[in-house]
Amino acid sequence: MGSSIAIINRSLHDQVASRIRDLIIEGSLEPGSRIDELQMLEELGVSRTPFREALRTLAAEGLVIVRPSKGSIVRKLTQEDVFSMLEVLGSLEKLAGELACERASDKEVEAMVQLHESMMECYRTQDRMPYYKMNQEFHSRLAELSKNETLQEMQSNIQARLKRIRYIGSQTPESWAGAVADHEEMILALKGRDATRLGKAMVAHLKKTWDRVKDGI
Amino acid sequence: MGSSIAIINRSLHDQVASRIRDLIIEGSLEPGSRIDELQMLEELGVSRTPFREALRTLAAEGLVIVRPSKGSIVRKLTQEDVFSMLEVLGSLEKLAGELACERASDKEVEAMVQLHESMMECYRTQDRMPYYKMNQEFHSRLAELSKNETLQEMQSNIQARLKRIRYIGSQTPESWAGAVADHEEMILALKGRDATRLGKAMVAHLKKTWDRVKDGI
DNA sequence: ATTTTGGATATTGTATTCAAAAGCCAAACT
DNA sequence: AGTTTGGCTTTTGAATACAATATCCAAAAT
Repeated sequence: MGSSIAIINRSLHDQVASRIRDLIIEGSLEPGSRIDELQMLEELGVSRTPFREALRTLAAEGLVIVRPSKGSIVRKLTQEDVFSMLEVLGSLEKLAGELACERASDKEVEAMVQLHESMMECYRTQDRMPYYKMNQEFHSRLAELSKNETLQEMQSNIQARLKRIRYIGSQTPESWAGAVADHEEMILALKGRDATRLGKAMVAHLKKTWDRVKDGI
Repeated sequence: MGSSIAIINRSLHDQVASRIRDLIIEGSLEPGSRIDELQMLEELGVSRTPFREALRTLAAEGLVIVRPSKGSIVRKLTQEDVFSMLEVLGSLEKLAGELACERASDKEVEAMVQLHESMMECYRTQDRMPYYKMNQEFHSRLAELSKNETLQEMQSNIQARLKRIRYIGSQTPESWAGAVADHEEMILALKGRDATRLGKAMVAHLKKTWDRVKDGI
């Protein structure tokens, strides 16, 4: 109900922005490559006005770079970029974890535990895609439990920029096992409302993410 | 030289965005009030295309809210908004401080000390405006010393959203004195390369900022 | 008197047009 | 041969024109 109306009501600009975001994340639009307006417009079936507005918001989100008079390109992340993002994300999720321990309701904590169980099930059956999706959900939800909107916004922004890389990242069986162990620790800390412990777990988790990812950039 | 060319080369869209940003910060555009396109276009002397693009980037930056088919408004910050921003800013500047202690060169630290001295001079002569400007500079520079671009970006984004409020904030003589004492502590920690101490100083400083500001929102 | 409805007006959203800048290639020159 | 110049083509930037939506007010109905 509400949601479908909301989708219909969204301005063309927003729809276009989402479409391009998806194309970037799934890799159809290669990092560093120029975005051909003409071709894009054809595919999306819109005119230049909403399209260019969409590019502006994507630029502000850090996914795209518009070079005046020279066309837009998909932002290509260097190793330094990714490192700096993970460093900040670590700090943000640390805060998220600490605040969640203080501010989340028992019900909310229980829901996190549930989600974790589902992830474990996927791990057992080696179901990559649903695990990946739930993992995103897990981190977003933790940010929500901080009850800090700015934190959520910043986290999801960095999350979006890293999405492609993260997916590539958690590939090897060992690294997956490591990630699972990290999540186990997080859940224990959250259940015990141990802010310090959860904070540390988040930082450690993101440090490992860097180790997994750094050679693939 | 380079800078002036860069300014000339900036697209109209960017110039318009900056102009509006300034209007918001200096308070000519009241939070919560509708932005009248027609009137705005007249004042700025541009057409709707670059203007609306500018609105999109400002929206992505969180300064403006565009309500589909109902016009844009200057984002109005609630107490919760400001609290959440300062909470995140605290975490970011804590990280910035810690990293700065590790990564800044002696020369850069020396430059910070210089800046601090200038601020002290302004405090002695009770020169509000230059102190305010240098204070912004101080915090931005600390973020730079972290050598983390994402951190700088996020910090400056929150900084921009809070600018108006912060200015209102540091008004009373006592609060100013308190802020000055905080900065004294920061400089000592930085000179001593004491990451933990500087981190704590940053968090404490932003907690106090909240106390100063909260009743004025 | 209050609510509802119809339509005129104002405002916003999108497409199209026009202008300017960058890219490209071939011819002329060193 | 390699480099520079001039103009043609493509692409981008900005303004205008057109369409859709919301807002407002008055008249009619309950």
